[in-house]
Amino acid sequence: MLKWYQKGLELHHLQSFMAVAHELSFRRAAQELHLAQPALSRHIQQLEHIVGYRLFDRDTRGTRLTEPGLALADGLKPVLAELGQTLRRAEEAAEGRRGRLRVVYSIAAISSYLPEVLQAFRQRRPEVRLELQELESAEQHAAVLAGRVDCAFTIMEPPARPELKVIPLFREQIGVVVPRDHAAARLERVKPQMLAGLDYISFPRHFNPRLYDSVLAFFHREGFNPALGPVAINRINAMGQVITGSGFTTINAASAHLGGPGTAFRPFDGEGVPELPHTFSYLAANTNPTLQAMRACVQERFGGAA
Amino acid sequence: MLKWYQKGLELHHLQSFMAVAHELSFRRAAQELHLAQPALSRHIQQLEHIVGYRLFDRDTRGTRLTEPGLALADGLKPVLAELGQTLRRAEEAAEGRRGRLRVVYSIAAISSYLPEVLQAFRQRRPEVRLELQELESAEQHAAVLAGRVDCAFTIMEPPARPELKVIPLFREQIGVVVPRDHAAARLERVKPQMLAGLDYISFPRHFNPRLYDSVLAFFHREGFNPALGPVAINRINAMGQVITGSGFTTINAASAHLGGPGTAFRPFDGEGVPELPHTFSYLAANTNPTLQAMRACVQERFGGAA
DNA sequence: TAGGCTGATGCTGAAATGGTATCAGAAGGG
DNA sequence: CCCTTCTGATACCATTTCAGCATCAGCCTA
Repeated sequence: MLKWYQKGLELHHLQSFMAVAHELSFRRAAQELHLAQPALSRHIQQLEHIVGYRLFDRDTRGTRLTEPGLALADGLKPVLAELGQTLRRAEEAAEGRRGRLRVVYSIAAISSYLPEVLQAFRQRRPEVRLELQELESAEQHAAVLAGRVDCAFTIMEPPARPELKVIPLFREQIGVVVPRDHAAARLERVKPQMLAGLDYISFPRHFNPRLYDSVLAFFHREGFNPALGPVAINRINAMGQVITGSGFTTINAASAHLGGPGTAFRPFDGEGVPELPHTFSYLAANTNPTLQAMRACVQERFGGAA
Repeated sequence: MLKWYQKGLELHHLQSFMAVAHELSFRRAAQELHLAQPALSRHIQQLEHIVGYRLFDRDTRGTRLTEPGLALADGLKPVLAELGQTLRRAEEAAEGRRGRLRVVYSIAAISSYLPEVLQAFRQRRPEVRLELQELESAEQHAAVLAGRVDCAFTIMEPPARPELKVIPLFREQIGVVVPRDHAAARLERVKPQMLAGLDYISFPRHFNPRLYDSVLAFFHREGFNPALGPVAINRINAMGQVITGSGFTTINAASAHLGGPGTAFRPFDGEGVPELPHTFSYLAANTNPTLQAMRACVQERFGGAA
């Protein structure tokens, strides 16, 4: 048995059929379709030849559906309606009012400004499905460049690639997190040397090499060379280790609350405190229409930065 | 906004689109469709022009779905599957394995042989929807001739119209129904005169004029001219009136059980006892494929009568 | 740098399509 | 009883559309 698409079945056949089935008259149906009656007759003849059975009993005094014709008309009505629905939805997706946006972000972003941005986006585009994933900054850039995701909220300057659009959001100095009862917690600002005796709970260097290096350089300039303690695979783990007394760690102010009441966050005192460059980035060639809406939300939140 | 059918959207566009969306390669998709690659390219270009947005991001190193393209592909898959389903079902309807058969019948038929025939039909064509309706014979013939129903099981010779196919099933003498305690109930066969004193519970003449007249003629030939009692609008009502002692009525043997234990059925004794001509009839021009299956069931039950 | 791949484009002959005019049969009205 | 009007089918013609071939342009790999 041949399938329909192997026999030249086309939508205009079905459309003509439905018109005749509805009007039960070739002439009226042709009129409705803005078509000459002979053309419509041929459409029906072709369709009958394609499906292999008569769709209408017709003679000089009128047109009636055959039983299989009735079955076809009944079955086709919802199918064509769903086709229309599908086209409408795809059109909405083309306009960015529906669809999918794949977002990756750093913990530093999701624990500070990102929820606010996402909420604004959801309000503006309630039908868009947000696919969210937390990744380290380096992996985020790789994912964007490979087209696996649409955009990234990172804390690392993206590689200077021409195909990558980067919107700098703001820069944020890092501070120190110590156990609540540590001496440094009693100060307004903390000089690195005051952390002497505590291990530095760092993070894997490849997560964000620039930040890693700049933190150690800052300590070095300030005459502080901490012992490297455990390497935490994310900031939450790092906080946990601070609470257990394993040492101190660094974090941006906006994410300081991750440590809870057992920890204290203080800004660093000194010259050249390392900063997190919060950025929003995406491929310039990315055609996802919802991306423009996200960019608009970001720009609304952070001023008209290009 | 123009609708799809106003812009020349056709199934081959959608089919080409789905093939490319699946293969993510114009060449492979073209191969799969047994089409040259330029033709396929044009299909996609036309479809993009019709829907008004890009479906694929394509460059010299490959093809990727855009976000609205993804939405369209996802939505189209079930729609096309349902289209195939619908065509399959209509094809089954064309083969008579599915669909609808509109049947009208007399009480005399449904209370005797018809259930057996219908059961055989249902066994042979379980997917066919039987639309059953009880009608008086004259109305049945009118309904068949007007095409409102497909076939009729009547107890009246249909009008001799060339467009009407008639299959005689069998002829069945009528008998008499009296109250259980009436004297006639004690006899094997009943001569009409023995009903003297009882009213004849008849039926509206227009239901079956030939039968009506032949019953009265039979009584007359036998020297019996009963008073005409109430006119019952169907045989079940007539039975009820017999039980209440209003008189006697006539019925075919196969339907005698309708009266229940309060009545007694006896064959008539005499010459020229009126007969019910059980017939099966339908329009010769009726194209309903399920009708042939019903005819086969009827012929199986009643021998190979033409 | 050559050859593989990607998809797009120009051209041409064949096929399909739609319109006009007409045909054939049946029904309704004067 | 004929004439008009309706039904859908058919013949023919001009136009359009379409598929395929050959080729082009860009990228990637060996």
